[in-house]
Amino acid sequence: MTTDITKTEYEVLDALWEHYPASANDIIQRLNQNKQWHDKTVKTLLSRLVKKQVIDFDKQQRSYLYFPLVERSTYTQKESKSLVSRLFGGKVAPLVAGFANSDSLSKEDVAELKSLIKKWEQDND
Amino acid sequence: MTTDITKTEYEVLDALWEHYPASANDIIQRLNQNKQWHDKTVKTLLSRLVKKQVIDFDKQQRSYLYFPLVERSTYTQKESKSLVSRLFGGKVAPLVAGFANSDSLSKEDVAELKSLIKKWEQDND
DNA sequence: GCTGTAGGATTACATGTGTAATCTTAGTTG
DNA sequence: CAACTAAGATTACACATGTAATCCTACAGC
Repeated sequence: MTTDITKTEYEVLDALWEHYPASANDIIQRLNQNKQWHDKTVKTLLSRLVKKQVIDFDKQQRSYLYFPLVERSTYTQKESKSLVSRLFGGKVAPLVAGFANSDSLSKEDVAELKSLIKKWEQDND
Repeated sequence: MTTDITKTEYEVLDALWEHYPASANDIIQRLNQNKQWHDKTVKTLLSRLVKKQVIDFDKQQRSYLYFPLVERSTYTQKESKSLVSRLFGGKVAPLVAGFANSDSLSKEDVAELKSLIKKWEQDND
């Protein structure tokens, strides 16, 4: 039963991945750079992530030190595949084509793509 | 106010894009190939898509003929960019790298990527 | 013409989500 | 040591979502 992470929950998780373990207040501070969430809101989201077994914590005196149970790369890969599967029948090239067709490919993107293709070809011959 | 399309709504929209205009029953039949949704459920989803102004219909005698108001390519590009923006800071290459690192790049994907990169380079020099 | 039916409209209802406020309690402070 | 406070736990509450069931009504058939 994969309970999905919502977009707001993801923001919190993102802040935790940035550096952990971290206290609720650490996370709240990091998020306040960009968002305008009430601290109670952030704590609710932390609790929900714990309940969903996406993060956990060690009890540190009165407060908790949170840490992720899921690696960022694992999560992003799962989400990417899910979207590519739903929207593009599982093939990633059409997604990239959409970027190319809407002028959303940067020079760096292209350089990086060429480099990883080269590596892929070396590994798969 | 961009009301998001949910995953179930997307399934219905996807069936409509397949061929339109289409009656509710057409859609229900197409979906029944794969899903096991009650026809009332599909009709609810059609109504919600209409309310969200994602599709519309022409009255045809007693029933309606639905058609999309949004092109598939427009939608998939928006969704792709949204995910790439949230998860990868807007750069598409890291998403592709994730596929490469999890053996999810097919030979066709690579061929297609090379081809569209070549085209991109011709257009952007 | 009256009745059944097929379509859409309306209503339902449990659970999820965004966004907090209130409650409880173990330390901190005067 | 009594009162305050800060942390997490619990509760709140409107709106969204998944998943239908019921209501209403215009035609199709007798």
